[in-house]
Amino acid sequence: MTRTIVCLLFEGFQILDAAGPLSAFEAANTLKPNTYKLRVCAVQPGLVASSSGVAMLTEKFPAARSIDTLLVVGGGGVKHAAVCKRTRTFVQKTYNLGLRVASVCSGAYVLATAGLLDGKRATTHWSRSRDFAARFPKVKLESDRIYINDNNLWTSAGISAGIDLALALITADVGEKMARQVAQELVVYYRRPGGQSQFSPLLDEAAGGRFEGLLDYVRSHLTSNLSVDSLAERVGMSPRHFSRVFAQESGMGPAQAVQRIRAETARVMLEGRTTSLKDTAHRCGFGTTEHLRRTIQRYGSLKR
DNA sequence: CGTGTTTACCGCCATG
DNA sequence: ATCATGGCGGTAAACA
Repeated sequence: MTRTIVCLLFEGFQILDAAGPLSAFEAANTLKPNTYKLRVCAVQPGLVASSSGVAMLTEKFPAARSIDTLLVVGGGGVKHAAVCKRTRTFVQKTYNLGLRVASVCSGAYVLATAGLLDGKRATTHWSRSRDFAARFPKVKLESDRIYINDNNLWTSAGISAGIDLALALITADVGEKMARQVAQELVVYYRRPGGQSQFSPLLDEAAGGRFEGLLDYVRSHLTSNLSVDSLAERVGMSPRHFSRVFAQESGMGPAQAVQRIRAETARVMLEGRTTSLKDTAHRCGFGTTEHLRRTIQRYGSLKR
């Protein structure tokens, strides 16, 4: 199933807001062809100049039904774009069809002006947060986040955070494994949901440690048998010794680390609302939805 | 939601 | 002696 990502531009947009996510989706296509179809559009089709002066070739607004995700970029020109009536109705129409609407950086102004973010959690570029909060008091602004997902609305912080947003969408659509591969391809760090470390800090410190390769294996084989015994065999240690050394390095037992990774991945997939509970449970290695529910309650919802 | 079964974890000790 | 390793058994927790 191919998902159509439509990127909405305007005069004076920030080029990296568009280019970053587009490149991420492109990388996903390289790894798995036809995952995404990419389009860029603007109120006035044709060449649209970014704030850098470099232009992108855009088409007119496509039929809302043909869209899977609408991505509104940011940039200095957002002031005009936000008050553009055609842009506003287009964004509203897309959202009202139940489609995903996302923004990068100050693109959140367009969504907020259209009223999409009222009562929703959202984020934007840090330098705009004071102004944004004053203008849109109904929006639950969380300015310290890299990106936020609230139902079908995804907002992200400044500029390069658009790439993190794209990685989150890819995680929701395809899975964490793909997102990691894309991040590797783009040579960017794969920052985890919400921008903050949702894993234990101790587990992050294990990055680069002797179990990093093992954790990579775990992250990409969530449905495999990841018991302590089998992991110990994988790294060529006795279960006892493996468990001891792992706990020493990461501050938690191996089984607990595995469960955290499973819970975190499942949470992101569920936030994307693109997979059923049952499907998510299966793909993340939980036997039952009940097990998934309990595990997320225990680890997955730990915020900062 | 209770309940039986499995699994993880950890202290202790043996080995080399 | 010190350190890395691993086996055993009990308890507590997780799982079905």
